[in-house]
Amino acid sequence: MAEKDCQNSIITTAIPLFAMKGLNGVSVRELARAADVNISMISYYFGGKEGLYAAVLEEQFATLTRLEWVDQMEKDTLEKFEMYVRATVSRYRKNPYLLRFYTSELTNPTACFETIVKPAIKKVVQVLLNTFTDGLTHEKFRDGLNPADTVLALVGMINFYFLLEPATTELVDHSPGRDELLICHIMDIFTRGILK
Amino acid sequence: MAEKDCQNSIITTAIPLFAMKGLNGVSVRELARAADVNISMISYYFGGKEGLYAAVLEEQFATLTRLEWVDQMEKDTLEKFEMYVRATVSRYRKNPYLLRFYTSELTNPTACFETIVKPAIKKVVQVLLNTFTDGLTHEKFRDGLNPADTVLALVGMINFYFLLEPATTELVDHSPGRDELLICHIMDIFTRGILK
DNA sequence: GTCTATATTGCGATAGAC
DNA sequence: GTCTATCGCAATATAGAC
Repeated sequence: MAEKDCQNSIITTAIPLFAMKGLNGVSVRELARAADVNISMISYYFGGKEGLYAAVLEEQFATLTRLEWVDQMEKDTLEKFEMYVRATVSRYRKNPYLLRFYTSELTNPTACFETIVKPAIKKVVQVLLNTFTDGLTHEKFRDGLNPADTVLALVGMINFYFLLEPATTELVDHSPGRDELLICHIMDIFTRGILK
Repeated sequence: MAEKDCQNSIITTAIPLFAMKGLNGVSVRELARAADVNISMISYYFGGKEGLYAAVLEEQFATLTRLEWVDQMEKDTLEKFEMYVRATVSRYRKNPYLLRFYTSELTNPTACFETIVKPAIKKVVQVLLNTFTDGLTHEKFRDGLNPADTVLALVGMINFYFLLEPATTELVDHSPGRDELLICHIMDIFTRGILK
């Protein structure tokens, strides 16, 4: 196997395993077997299991901080928020493992939390806070809104919907076919909740 | 040490360790040392590490399904939702580890997920769904609201606020002194979001 | 760059003394 | 009910052959 292929194959097969079982729930033997690669290759390329985990997280969180919607100057605040929600949904659909790394690091942080995860989350929240306070100066929203509470409410509505999926499949239809409805629903509640 | 004391001491010291590091992140040796108890006591009382973990989860999730607010017949739907939010906040303040077990099991499920965690979450969501559809028949809410999306939005707003704390301490004031404001803020957005 | 074989450590669980 | 000592195993990592 060519070097790049080998490295990529290891990372690709490691993603679902780490995502489902956590860093401590998978062994290097299991990772090597799943990638159909010799066990020593993991140390050779990544310096060990933790190095591989860090490489996986680096790759996963690179997408999170790419916020295409921030600089759309012609869009107003609520349109930007909707773009954030849409981007979040499509990111989770494209990559069903990202949210697991996200919340797993929040609840059982590894060394990567401080270096990769926390900065990424902070950046997203900071950008949303800036977007909201921009909107406040144009007096579109009702008085008394706390920026942090408002932004975290929106973030929570969309993220927790996906997080709860494994526990609520029997109660709630989580199929991608409903995503458009879901987005409109959340934006409806949020918009009515903060407008004058 | 008396038997009950010993068992309780093991469980009590195991809670923060399991919560922070996950089932696979702690060893029985570490648990025994922290509880100042002989290592063999964990097998003796709980049949092993997984048994102890199950006992911890059982204890943690017992509080989650105690929903005092459901049967308050004189309260209307929105008041019940507010009681749910208040109960959630006070639960997380009293027990800072519950949410970690909650989300850790959602992202990296163990054997306890199907037996303890999923039933507990389903029950809460089911009760909230019933409460909401009750409210719908009295036509208090605007048309076109999807019950599941609406309920999960409320659940997400309050839960994700606490989940994000480790990543946003520098951006957002998460002190308990702000809880009352937070609750009102979330209920404000939610209420305006769903009323006619 | 890839393999086998192995060094070393730590794990969970328990037998058996008291 | 509590202890020590230990068994058997799986873990990560790497030395050294090719």
